[in-house]
Amino acid sequence: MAPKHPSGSRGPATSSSEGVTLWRRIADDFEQAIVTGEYASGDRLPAETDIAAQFRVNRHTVRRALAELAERGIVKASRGSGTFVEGPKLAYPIGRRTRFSEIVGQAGLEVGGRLVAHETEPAKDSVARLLKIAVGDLVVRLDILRTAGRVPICAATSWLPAQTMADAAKVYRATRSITKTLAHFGISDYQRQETRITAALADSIDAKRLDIGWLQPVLVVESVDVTPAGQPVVTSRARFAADRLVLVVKN
Amino acid sequence: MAPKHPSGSRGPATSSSEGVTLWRRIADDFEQAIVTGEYASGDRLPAETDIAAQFRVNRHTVRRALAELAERGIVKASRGSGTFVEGPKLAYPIGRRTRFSEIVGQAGLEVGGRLVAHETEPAKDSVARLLKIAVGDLVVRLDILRTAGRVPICAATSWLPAQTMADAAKVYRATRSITKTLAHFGISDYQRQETRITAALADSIDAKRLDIGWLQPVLVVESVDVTPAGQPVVTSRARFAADRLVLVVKN
DNA sequence: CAGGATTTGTTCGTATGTATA
DNA sequence: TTATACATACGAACAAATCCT
Repeated sequence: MAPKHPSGSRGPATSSSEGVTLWRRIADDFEQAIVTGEYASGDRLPAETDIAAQFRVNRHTVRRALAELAERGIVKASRGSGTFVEGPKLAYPIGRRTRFSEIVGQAGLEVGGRLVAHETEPAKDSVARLLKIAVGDLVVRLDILRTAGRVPICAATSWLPAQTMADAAKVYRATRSITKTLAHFGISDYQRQETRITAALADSIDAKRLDIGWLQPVLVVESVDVTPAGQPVVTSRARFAADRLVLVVKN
Repeated sequence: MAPKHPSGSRGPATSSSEGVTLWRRIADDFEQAIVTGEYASGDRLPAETDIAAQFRVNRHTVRRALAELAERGIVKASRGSGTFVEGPKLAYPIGRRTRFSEIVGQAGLEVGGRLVAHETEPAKDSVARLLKIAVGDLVVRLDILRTAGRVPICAATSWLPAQTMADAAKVYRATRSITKTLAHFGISDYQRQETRITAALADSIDAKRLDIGWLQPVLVVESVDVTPAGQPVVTSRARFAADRLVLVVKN
């Protein structure tokens, strides 16, 4: 019943902060409280009605403030249960040598990769162009669900040229690693040529696989990996649960 | 009434494509038709019921196929009017010298930047850490709406240290450029130190400013720019309309 | 402006085949 | 083998947005 934060530590008209909208003041207030540790990861914030009473504002104003924090990934509202402080996101560096297993492994998490589907199919226009093969040449498509410490992070679709790696699916299922699969076919090193990033809403299948809400945003990362000699070896289209990680581009 | 594509060019059981699900065959079929130019940018696809009749499948199966194309940004459905072929996205390279005006200008589009709000405020924890100043030190916050050829691309919030750039808002309003604003304060060159990318759903304010639907995904790009000497000069949090561009990381 | 036709969005239900445990 | 879960596919009805007369 009693709100968690010390009474009087926050509230209406605490200081001269004119010229700032009410909701922004409330949002800033809670951000400060979260950053300073007053609320820890996973903590539940007071109910919106309680916050509204405390600040003596309409509940809508509180909702506007919480929406701001939610959009920035600081809190997350769950209908029927409350608003909770989000944990820090997994930092996913993007660079010349992007390897899922290394990134997640360095974060001290158990790496998982499950092959949920695979198919040998003729290359469509976009895949053929990226792999520098002819349209219609056979490619192996691997649909992989990657997890970090039991939490699904990314649903990825990878295409490899079937001419040189016909049973890539079998090898991946055994090794559970793209890097090891490529190594099996004699490709001991490769690097990222280009990465294209956009965002979309999760479709029903990805939402279920990633265990996220059905209209949650996903980061769509399209990439091409090449050998040191510049030969394309795999192109991928990965959908990341946007609320679980942040892509980091170092310069 | 007559479907646009030549009768017989697509339909059920056109060839030996066993082992592939119905919806994927339909999706591939339409992707091919779009890639080959049978449907141009902005064209409307036949109604779902018409496609279903043509392929002799249930409407759900068609919807599954179109959902696949929509998730990949190839088409976009609008309730009540139809499903339309999307135009190519603006490629937005991310690198050491990321400048909005240069990127958009090189694409042959007119660059726009409108200061929609500004405030001098004490730095919160996150901003202070990025700018390497003390919490509570004054910073200038600029809310900028950037457009490319009349189309809103990005809603950005930038923070600059007020100690050295107190009237940055006035200067920006005159120059309509962050680069020129920094130059006015003697910073002739700067470069991107780090870029963090995640995705979220647009809040009501950003949705209105970006002229996108209220629950559409936005790419959230947080960045820090520094002088060649390493002194942070501006940190930004930009929300991009994800359906209008793709971020490109070259390696 | 009204109202009907069109079109996509949503939610029930049913059935089948296939991996997985 | 059984049981469970999942993906595919079909059917019917309704809701909601848009377009057109």
